[in-house]
Amino acid sequence: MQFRLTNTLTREKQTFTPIDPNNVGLYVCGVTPYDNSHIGHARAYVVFDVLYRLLRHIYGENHVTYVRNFTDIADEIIKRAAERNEEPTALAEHHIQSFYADMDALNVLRPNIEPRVSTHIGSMVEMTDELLAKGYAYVTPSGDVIYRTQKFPRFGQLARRKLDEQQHGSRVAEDTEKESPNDFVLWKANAKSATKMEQAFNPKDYGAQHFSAPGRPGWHIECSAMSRQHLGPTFDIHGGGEDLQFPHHCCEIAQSEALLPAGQPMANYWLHNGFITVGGTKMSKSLGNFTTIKDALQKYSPEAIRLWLLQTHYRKPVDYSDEALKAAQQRANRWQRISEEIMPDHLLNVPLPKEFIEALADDLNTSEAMAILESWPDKIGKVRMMQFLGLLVRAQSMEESPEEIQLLLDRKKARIEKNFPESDRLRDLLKEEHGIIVEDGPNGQTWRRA
RNA sequence: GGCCGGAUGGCGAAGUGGUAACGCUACGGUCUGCAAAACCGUCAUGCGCGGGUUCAAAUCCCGCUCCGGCCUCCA
Repeated sequence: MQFRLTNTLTREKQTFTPIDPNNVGLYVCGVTPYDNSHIGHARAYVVFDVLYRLLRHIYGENHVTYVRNFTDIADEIIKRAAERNEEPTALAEHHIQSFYADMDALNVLRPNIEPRVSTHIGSMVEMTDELLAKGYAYVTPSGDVIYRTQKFPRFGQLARRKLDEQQHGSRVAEDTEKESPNDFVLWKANAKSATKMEQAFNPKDYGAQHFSAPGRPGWHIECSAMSRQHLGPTFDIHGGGEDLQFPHHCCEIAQSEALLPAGQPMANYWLHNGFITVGGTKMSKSLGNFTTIKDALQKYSPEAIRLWLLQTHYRKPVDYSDEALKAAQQRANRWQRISEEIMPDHLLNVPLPKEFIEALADDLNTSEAMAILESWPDKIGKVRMMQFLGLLVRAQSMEESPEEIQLLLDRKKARIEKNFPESDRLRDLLKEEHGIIVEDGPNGQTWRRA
């Protein structure tokens, strides 16, 4: 079987060959936990969840290491914590738990390792120090450590940027302490920062030789340091949203590859997912046009949201609209009914159809995979595929209340007595007031939650 | 200004040379007290526009139009 992925480095679909099939490494940039996650985040993590499931299927459950970080030290967190008169660590922790709740609801598997910036300061200080020692960084008068992009000619290559053609400073004031406008911060000295942290980290405590100003790590260094620590200097796949291509991933490459022998890459394959848009415009916090995962889950089932996200190829934009979600909900409901006919333990030894895996192995063609599922002849096979895609959430069917049970009994009785006006009234009542859909089949009355 | 990407039926969406998957909606039918569900069937002579290559193009080439993204933090 061919396993191919579109590599942003080459912009081509390439055959995936792991460095070590017994230990495939996947690193995906995680969230900055300062607010509830929106469905744009959901897309990224659902997409990479499917990739993770596929890698585990191909190479074995214990032969994939999936690392996804939490940027729990960041300006946004410090700023918001100050606004709310809260401890930054408490704010971050709160939102990490919120993120977990969302991911669990969407049936996103937990990565193997979820490193946090706050527990990896040492790795970052160490890497910053190495970059200074090799002349890839410099210390400014105010104590910042800045990456010297001119020393790394390939800077921006992943995003195909020609640096002299960028519009520097067009949207943000330039930092006069930088040697070049492209240079970026590795270590942010507390003294200078607009958002001060009460307890800054002291580089000396972590053995820094070449810089000393207390402060905190810059944004980009975390992924370089944490991926190196957990996956090694060169690993298989690095993923994230397409907005991270530049500058974030370009900076990561500059940092990591400056410390590697010439020609040795940080990661062999770079994958980027497309955005969620709203009326064609990118969903983002700053535009305020976002819908949180929690809000979406109020209106649609987790299966419907996952199905909606996966019906489009991961690199294309997906527009969020109630119409689209409603359509996905309809399809998800139908699938749900099929899955309810199959006992979970009947799926244990059901193989996944070859063509289904082949579709997914063709650059994660989830649309094609879903079409195969749709036209598959037997239900067990269908449900097995749903399970693979993470679409068997099986929301715990809520227990009926005594009142509801009585209404259902009354309705059943009325219908047996052919008191149709009354049975129809109770059917409507159950639907409108209790969200219970009553249906009459060959075996009598059945019901389900809407 | 530079770079990147997108445009397929009413809606969503797959499809990188061989004559348009799949889903939602709609419509017709079976079933039903009526519904719902389920099942069967119907729905793009056409893939943003104009040229070109080819026996053959949604798919390749050239030129446009429109929309979006990145160059600030962003999944």
